[in-house]
Amino acid sequence: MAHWLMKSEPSTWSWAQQVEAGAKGTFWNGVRNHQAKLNLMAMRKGETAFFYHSNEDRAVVGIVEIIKTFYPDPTDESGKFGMVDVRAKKALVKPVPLAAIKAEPKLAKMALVTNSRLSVQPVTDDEWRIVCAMGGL
DNA sequence: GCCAACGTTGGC
DNA sequence: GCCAACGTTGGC
Repeated sequence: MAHWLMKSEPSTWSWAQQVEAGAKGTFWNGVRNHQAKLNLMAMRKGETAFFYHSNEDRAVVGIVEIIKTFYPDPTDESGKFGMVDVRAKKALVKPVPLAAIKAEPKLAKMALVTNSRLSVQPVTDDEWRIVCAMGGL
């Protein structure tokens, strides 16, 4: 199963809010980038993604599970973009800051490092394991 | 708050 | 179809 990383500004949508949304989860809307869209479309039910806080926090804080695959985003007037539904699965024991990811040579190829502006990114199995371990899981 | 990197738009 | 100008994202 593939792994992913999804970015959100805590001031817009935080991990705490995601946890509060509970088991029924929420939609992940607002993606307006084609590469991010392709990643959303490739997601399958039951796959997991890191929840990353951009800007204020700059850290991976938790893991969400995809509970509904790609469907149209009603807030997108162009009709081109879409979204998936996710629910909080597990919090990291301790958040993994961007600085720690950049300091780890094995993670030098993460999209988070090489393509920092992409808001929905694939994560390799190796990267997934390493970041989980760094987060205390 | 600044600015680099990137994506998108629009004139030609 | 190219490319300059502009807007946005996100790290610092």
